[in-house]
Amino acid sequence: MSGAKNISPATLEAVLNAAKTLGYERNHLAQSLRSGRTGMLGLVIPDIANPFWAEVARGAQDKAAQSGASLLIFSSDWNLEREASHLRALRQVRVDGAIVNPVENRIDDLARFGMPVVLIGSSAEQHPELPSVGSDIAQGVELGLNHLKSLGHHRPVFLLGQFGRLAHVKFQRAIHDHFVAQGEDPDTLVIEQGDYTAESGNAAMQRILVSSSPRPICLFAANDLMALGALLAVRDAGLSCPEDVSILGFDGIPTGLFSDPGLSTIAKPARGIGDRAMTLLQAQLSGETSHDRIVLPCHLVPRGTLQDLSGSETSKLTARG
Amino acid sequence: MSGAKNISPATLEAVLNAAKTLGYERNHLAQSLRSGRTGMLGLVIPDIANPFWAEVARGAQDKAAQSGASLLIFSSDWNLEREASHLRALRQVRVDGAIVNPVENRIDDLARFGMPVVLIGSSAEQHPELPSVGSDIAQGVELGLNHLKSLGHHRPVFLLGQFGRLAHVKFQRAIHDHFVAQGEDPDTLVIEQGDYTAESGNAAMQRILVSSSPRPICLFAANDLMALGALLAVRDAGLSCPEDVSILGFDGIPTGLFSDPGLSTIAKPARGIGDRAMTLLQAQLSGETSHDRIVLPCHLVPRGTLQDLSGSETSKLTARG
DNA sequence: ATGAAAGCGCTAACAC
DNA sequence: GTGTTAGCGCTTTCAT
Repeated sequence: MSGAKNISPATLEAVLNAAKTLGYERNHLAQSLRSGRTGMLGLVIPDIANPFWAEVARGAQDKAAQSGASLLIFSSDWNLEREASHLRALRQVRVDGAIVNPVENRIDDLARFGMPVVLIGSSAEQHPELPSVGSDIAQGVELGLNHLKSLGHHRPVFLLGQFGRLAHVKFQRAIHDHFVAQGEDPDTLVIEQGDYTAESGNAAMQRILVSSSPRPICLFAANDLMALGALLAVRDAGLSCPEDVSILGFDGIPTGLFSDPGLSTIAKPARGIGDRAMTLLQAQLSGETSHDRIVLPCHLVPRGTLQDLSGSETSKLTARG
Repeated sequence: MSGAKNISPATLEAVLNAAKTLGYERNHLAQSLRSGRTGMLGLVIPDIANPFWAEVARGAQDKAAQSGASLLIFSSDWNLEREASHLRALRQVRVDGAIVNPVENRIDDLARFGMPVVLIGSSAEQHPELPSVGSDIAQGVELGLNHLKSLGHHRPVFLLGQFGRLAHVKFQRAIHDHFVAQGEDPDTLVIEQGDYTAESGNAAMQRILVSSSPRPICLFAANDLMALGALLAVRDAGLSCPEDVSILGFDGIPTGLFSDPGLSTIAKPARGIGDRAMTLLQAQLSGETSHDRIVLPCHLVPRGTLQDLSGSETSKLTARG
């Protein structure tokens, strides 16, 4: 009787002692079968080997461990079929709930998922009825744009990801809004397209270098990997950063610390996202009905890839975060 | 009756149809309770947010998913207590087996772990009775040393990790053996100590630069993070790599691609380790008794941190892997 | 070839 | 307060 009711302390102790001496261990399985709760939670992300998602996983993991819950982690590889298969697996082992970063924007299956879910990432916006945790892309973009402006970069070239992704839409909308607010025409901006890989960033920078973009060039990439790829392209072209081209990334992956110069970037609170999502999920499991939709702020990590064109001493860059 | 025995095909089909129309789903929990098999596997590694271990996890994850098994991943943070707690959690949820990278060399608890286990990493050597998968440190070190020699670096400075770790012992022994085989005195080698972090690599390189090491300096680090930290220190000292100092890392993390120059390194087959370990575990679960002890070879990833002192054109470095 | 029954280890509800 | 009982959904065994 390891619950909690009205038992005499003496009996309790006796039972506990007996249990200890006998090496008794409660069978979690039977307990789960009876109670309908397994104490297991699921996490479905694109790729556990991707530094950003690994951080998110770590945040969720730590939070789960705090309350003795176990976490099942699955990588969907941005593949809808694989995601569905993982979701099926989660339901099969009867996890109590799950955190998922949906591959596509339409998540019909998720709606009828039949268990508590909290969404992470941009797609959350599509499902107002589900609790979610994401980073504030709009605020991050605004932060980056203002920082660039303070350094004298007024019209950076943008390097965005795939059109399909909601993150792309959000990023573009934030850019649009910023320039409209500035009284400038957003349709005259130069926007390059990549696919979030370093290779695509590299290719994009090569295109930019041969194009007639006004110098000095400044690139604002939608993620760090593309920014890093672009940095490599600058170097391979025999140019130098930040003298010839300035680069600002987005994500805040640790790798940015080791490039030369260190990658200036807008960091998303990766671990915080995992942590908060887990908190929300656990709240939901304990019966709270608050459909929170948390949006965490991004912050600036100034390193060395941005040249200061403003001439003012006050806005000098910190060398390496 | 979704097992397999001697049932009339007609009945089977009838039942299957009924199940489908009724939307019946077998309860995995009850099945597990009855059969004693949960179809869940565990993985305990130091840190899922560490790129190397994330790769290992990914390898294991993919293999597990292939056979419909779910993987519980835990991060021990090189903390014995946390490891024990995670092991307890794994037993609690009745995983069928686990892959673990033990924090310490003595794994008394593991021996009596009471479930199929396969070890990964250096500590495996301590437990000949357990199946294991690791990378061939000795071969990797030999490979690195021979490559360095072919470039004209005959006595590199070594940067090793903590003394306690078995990986340290293995690395040092490999170095020792190499120089003894060369007829040189291994005791005259310069060996610096770090703790596998970039910061410790940075500090070590600073010490080396002020010391009276014979120039040109060549560093062989026991992991990539320390190598990368050292590279940063070289740059901060106003020196350049590989002209003033050559650096060779060990691990093969993707981050090494983005440093400038790209980090030359000895790569461990991270994903392969996870994959093979999972294969071994599953073999064990299906009743095979072979106590395999797999050792995977490392390979050279030449990038730009090594200067060619040999003067021969044949051994020119590939620019960036 | 099929149906009935027992029981995996636990918890919730009820009677003592 | 404490002991008893009935299942959670499945699989295995035994009788039909």
